[in-house]
Amino acid sequence: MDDQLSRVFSALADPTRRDMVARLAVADAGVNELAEPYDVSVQAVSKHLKVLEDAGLVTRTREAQRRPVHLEAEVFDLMTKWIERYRRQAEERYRRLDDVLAEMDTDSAAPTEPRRPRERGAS
Amino acid sequence: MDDQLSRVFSALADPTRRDMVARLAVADAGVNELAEPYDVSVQAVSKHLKVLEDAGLVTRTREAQRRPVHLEAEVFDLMTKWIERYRRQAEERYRRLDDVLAEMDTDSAAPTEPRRPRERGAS
DNA sequence: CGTTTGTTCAACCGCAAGGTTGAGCAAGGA
DNA sequence: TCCTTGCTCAACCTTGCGGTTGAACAAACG
Repeated sequence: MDDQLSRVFSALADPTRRDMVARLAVADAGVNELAEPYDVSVQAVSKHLKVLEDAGLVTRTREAQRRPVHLEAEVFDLMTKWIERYRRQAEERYRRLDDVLAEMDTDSAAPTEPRRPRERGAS
Repeated sequence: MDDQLSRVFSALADPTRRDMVARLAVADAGVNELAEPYDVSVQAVSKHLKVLEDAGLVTRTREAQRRPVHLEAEVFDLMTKWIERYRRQAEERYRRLDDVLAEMDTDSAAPTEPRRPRERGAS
């Protein structure tokens, strides 16, 4: 497909796949086992797993005739890094805007109606 | 579409949209302005913005005839929370597995060939 | 060996995503 | 008022995704 970041985001855009990841975070599982709670065919689940695997979120090993699926947590860092980068950048802008507005406030009476309803605490 | 988490992940699965977010983290921008670096029509960019808006990643206000686009950093937290939850859970499993293996190691000679090739340092 | 169990491959279908072009609308500027 | 600028809406096309069913493969078990 595209770059890995795209593949990872795309893989997690599906609720079923996110649920699979959630369950794989608890314990490794086979395909049938994984498919059980969903109302779709085993083949569909196998496809979902392929998507997760291509994204690097999951690996499949062989153990007898089963194919246990294992979650790889490392890829998460890729996303986290991307997200944090721009979140921080955007918040930095907010902070600077605050400074500018504060300065304008001390300089003279508000010239253009500041309008900043949205608060952002480090939640 | 689906739930917000799906919309957000889906929105960021596109490289062009991620690049837009990256640029909007630096400064708000109009649609034409945003469209300039990409080799697609302005309408396509407008569509991309709609996707980002529906995901809650972006808001559009009106300022004269322009339509400045503004990045909303808050939605990032939604993703970060989801990611961190399962990443931590998976790492917790690793940690416990280490304990189990260590115990098995002290108890007696390895009974079932441990086999743990993958290292995981806090990279 | 043949059968059962677990999983994948292949072909197909319906639908949504991302792209295009052409028209329309909102707001300033001549 | 007419024109230009900035953007969105509408119709269309092509591609990819998630689902299906049917067949095939791999490994244990009788």
